[in-house]
Amino acid sequence: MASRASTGATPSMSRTASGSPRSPSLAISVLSRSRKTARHRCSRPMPASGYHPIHMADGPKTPHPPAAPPDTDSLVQARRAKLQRWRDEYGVDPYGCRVDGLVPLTEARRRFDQGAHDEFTRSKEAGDDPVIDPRERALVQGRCVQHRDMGGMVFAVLRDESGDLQISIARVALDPASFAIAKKLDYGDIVVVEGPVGMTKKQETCVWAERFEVHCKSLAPPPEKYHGLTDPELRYRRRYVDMYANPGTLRVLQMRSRIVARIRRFMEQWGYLEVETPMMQPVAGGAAARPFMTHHNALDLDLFMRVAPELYLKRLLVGGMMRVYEVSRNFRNEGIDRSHNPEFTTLEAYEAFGDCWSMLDLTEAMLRDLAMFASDRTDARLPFGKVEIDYGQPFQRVRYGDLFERTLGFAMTEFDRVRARARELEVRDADRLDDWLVVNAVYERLCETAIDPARPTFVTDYPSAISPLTRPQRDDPRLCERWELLIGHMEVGTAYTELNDPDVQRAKFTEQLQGADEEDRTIRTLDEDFLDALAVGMPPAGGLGLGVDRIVMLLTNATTIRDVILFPLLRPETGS
RNA sequence: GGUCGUGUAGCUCAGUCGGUAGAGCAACCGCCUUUUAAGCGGUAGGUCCUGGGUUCGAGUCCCAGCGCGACCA
Repeated sequence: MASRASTGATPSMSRTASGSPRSPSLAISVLSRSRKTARHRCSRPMPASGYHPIHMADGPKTPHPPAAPPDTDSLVQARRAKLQRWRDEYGVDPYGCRVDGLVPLTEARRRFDQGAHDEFTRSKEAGDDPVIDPRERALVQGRCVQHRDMGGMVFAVLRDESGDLQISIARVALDPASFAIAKKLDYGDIVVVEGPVGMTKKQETCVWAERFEVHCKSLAPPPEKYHGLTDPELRYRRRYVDMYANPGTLRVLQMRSRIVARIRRFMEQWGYLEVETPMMQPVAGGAAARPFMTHHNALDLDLFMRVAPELYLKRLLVGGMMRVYEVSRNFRNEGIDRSHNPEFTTLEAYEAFGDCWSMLDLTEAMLRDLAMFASDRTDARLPFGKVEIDYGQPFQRVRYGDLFERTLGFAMTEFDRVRARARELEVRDADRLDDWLVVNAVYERLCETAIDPARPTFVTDYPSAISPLTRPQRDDPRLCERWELLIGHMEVGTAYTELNDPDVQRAKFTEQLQGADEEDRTIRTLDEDFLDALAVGMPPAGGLGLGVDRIVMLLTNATTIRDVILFPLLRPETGS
């Protein structure tokens, strides 16, 4: 194994990262380099083992990485051959290292100055010696997404998190090795470039490369240069490729992160405390959904992945917290479609001494804030599919019963007519279901789609019979204090005035369990600890649940939930 | 769960009536100092999703299955 001293003594130490012995500023011993030099050179302090990744051309051989399995794919073989050639002929390490002082490509583009460019051009054409170059410089990195070799000049487009920028590489501006590598650059390679920010004769802003280094050789065959990936399955399966090949993908995923950060800021401003409650629960509660099961070996204990954080958040109200929220990853062992992924994110919030109406105000204010944030404009109008949704106007409110009557033409309490309509709609078990369940089956089939997708709408005053965990209204116990928010034909959120009478809660839980079928009974048990907590005493409260993924869909105009989840669940690939 | 569509080179896609497997991009070799999905010349690249069937002959027609998508439930 090469020691630090012996490595440092080899002649190759004066080579640069790009393998050039001609660049004078690089003839600096690794052992004596200054901080300032280190910033721009591939010369990170060596680990004690003395392995230095750059100097591989001659001298004691540093260990090569273990041989990769043989490739059957000629495209990969071609890239591997190129990689080997760069190592052997130019002595470069195409897997780079730390680089300080990088600026985003958009920042480099911003540094272009027409006056400086003109002055430089004049000076050059006048043959000044030395040529006056007042242009600003930039040190950038990016993945190569276009590459045009014109012979003595190479143009490439780099892409980073911020955007795209062309780099222009002239033979005369670089050492021969770096230029040779630049000519052979592949789509997908990651490079570092430094030089003045200028413009080409074709009026394209660019960095004129005076330093050019490959910091990561991409071995994988790239997607089609112009179309990128289009097969939906491939786009999700190879998300990291789609992210650079289709800029819109990265933009949406960045936006998701910013939206969640904005939600946290908003909640904090409204006086809410963020908490983290168990994701693995002995009893799966808080929602009627099939949970995933897992097992703790040391305790020999079956556990459920949470379907909702509700029962833990309420315990915190019992304990004395007044306003809590959680950005909660939930897991439901159910189907997958355009708006359902097995794991998904909700915002759940509980406010002591609030009710569903205080949560309504919070929700409307939050969505308006998020829409303003997500929109470049100031009017909080955002496109979603075929419609444009205006979050700036007061959200529509409609009572469940009114919406039913308006859509069906008769009152939901005319149960015989409702049941007849259910039969026409071929609702399963239409003859055996409880009156209110039939009402809700018809409601879900016809009423939700009747709501204008372009107008955010709160549906309020749900029937108590289909809302077992919600406080009934005092003047009409058949209805309860609950709403659902629908936007773009999606259920975005729901809120309740929570039950806090422990005896009523126990009765409702028990009733719910009795209604459960065989399979449900094996996963659901009474959460005695939660009922104990209610017996200690929970203040009256409003509770809220919002679908974060769906909100991100709305704000980024994404048509499927998979577009806003970084790594949506996919069936593992079969075969080889 | 149902209906319809779809699956061909690494990627994006053609493939007629059932008769030798095609193009562009990417790759490899060559040329080019101002390109914008660069261009030009040459080379190479295939389990036509899988399995059965019909046929002298199947990418193509039939059946079943799998994946993906859209609509419906």
